Amino acid sequence: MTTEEKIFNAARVVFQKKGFAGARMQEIADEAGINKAMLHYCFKNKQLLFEAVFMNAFSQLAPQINEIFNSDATVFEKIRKFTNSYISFVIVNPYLPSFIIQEMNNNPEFVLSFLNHKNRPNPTPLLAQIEKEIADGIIKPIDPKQLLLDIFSMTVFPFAAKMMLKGIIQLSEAEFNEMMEERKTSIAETIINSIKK
Amino acid sequence: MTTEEKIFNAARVVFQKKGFAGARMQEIADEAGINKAMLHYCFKNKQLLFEAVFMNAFSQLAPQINEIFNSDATVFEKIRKFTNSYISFVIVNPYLPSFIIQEMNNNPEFVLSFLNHKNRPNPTPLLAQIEKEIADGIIKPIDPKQLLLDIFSMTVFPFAAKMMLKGIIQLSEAEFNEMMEERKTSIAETIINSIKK
DNA sequence: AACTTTGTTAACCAAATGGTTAAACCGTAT
DNA sequence: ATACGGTTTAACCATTTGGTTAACAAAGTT
Repeated sequence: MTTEEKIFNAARVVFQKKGFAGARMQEIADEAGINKAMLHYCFKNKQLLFEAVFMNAFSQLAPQINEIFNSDATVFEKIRKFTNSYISFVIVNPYLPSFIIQEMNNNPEFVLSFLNHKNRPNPTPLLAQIEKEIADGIIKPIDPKQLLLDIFSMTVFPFAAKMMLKGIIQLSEAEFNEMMEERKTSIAETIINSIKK
Repeated sequence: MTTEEKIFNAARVVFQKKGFAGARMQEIADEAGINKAMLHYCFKNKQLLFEAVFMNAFSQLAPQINEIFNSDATVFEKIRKFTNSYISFVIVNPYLPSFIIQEMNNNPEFVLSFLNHKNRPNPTPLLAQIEKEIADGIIKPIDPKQLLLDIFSMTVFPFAAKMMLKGIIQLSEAEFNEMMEERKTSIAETIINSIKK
């Protein structure tokens, strides 16, 4: 593993756990097992190091989503596939959702910068497809954007708010993971149940 | 307004916008229009000032939720009431959900401290009621905890991830608020649709 | 072998930041 | 008027923090 990779991985860990403002360059250096000056040698400054980590985090999620959204499957199939593969991915990268959401709220300028990202999740085709299936009488007449929001919410929220949920619903780590496994299929069933004609 | 109140309100604004680590005591003082030393005179230090703000934020949400959850309404009525009144409240306090979620993730020790809070949202009675209505054949057989999670997710997530959503689904502030108004009723319909027998 | 480029470090620096202090301010009871 | 309590401030302090420097080592290049 190159030094740059060591730094990047360490930065990922520290930033995702503490956020931009809470992360310390020294802590990243320690985590990477190198001298602090190397951080600046390799990544210039904190802001740029952070942006590298943030954009990478985002890039990991976006392509999968796009691939599913732009395939030629039916809406129901897309919903099943999305919830399943998103949850599978996030179980392995549990800090990602809260990290992205947190930093996007704290630095709204990121919204602009990721809109230009080449792999930016683009829901437009899916929204059109939903409208078509409504017209075809496959799906009940609902607002496609609301449907999309429902799917995102049910899938992403439990990971973004993990700590709070574990507190409110009294879940151990194991129980939490069990529930998420279950959700890989249950979310799709709930949604489909509510919109199929 | 007393000085203490001025400080508290300023702290609320700054902490909710920047989080604990990103907030600056000087900025809070400026926002309150007083000298920085007053912060320490009134609230001892940053940590205690933050805890006051955080606990207050939490206390605003919890009682409403409990009142609805512990009323003698049916599950369907409770779902309708909860989504409606939660969204109404949060539209006026848009930073609250992301603030609580963010700080709970960053300082997991808060989970413990709020478990002892007197008005802590306690879903146990509602979970039991759901099980009863399943047994009575009113609701399809589903996992009550998953149902609860679905409701929370659809209601809270859009506010927690507001900036990201505005980016992905391309929404103006006005459109976002319109969608949230719509959700006051649409979430309940979606959920109920999917679980009623 | 001499020289240049790249990688790495210890020591250092300036600015920012949370926190303290001692003095000034101000209403009020004596 | 004055002494006294709580309130408020300007100035100050110690530490932390992001960032720099200069020296050094390793690896090519000629």
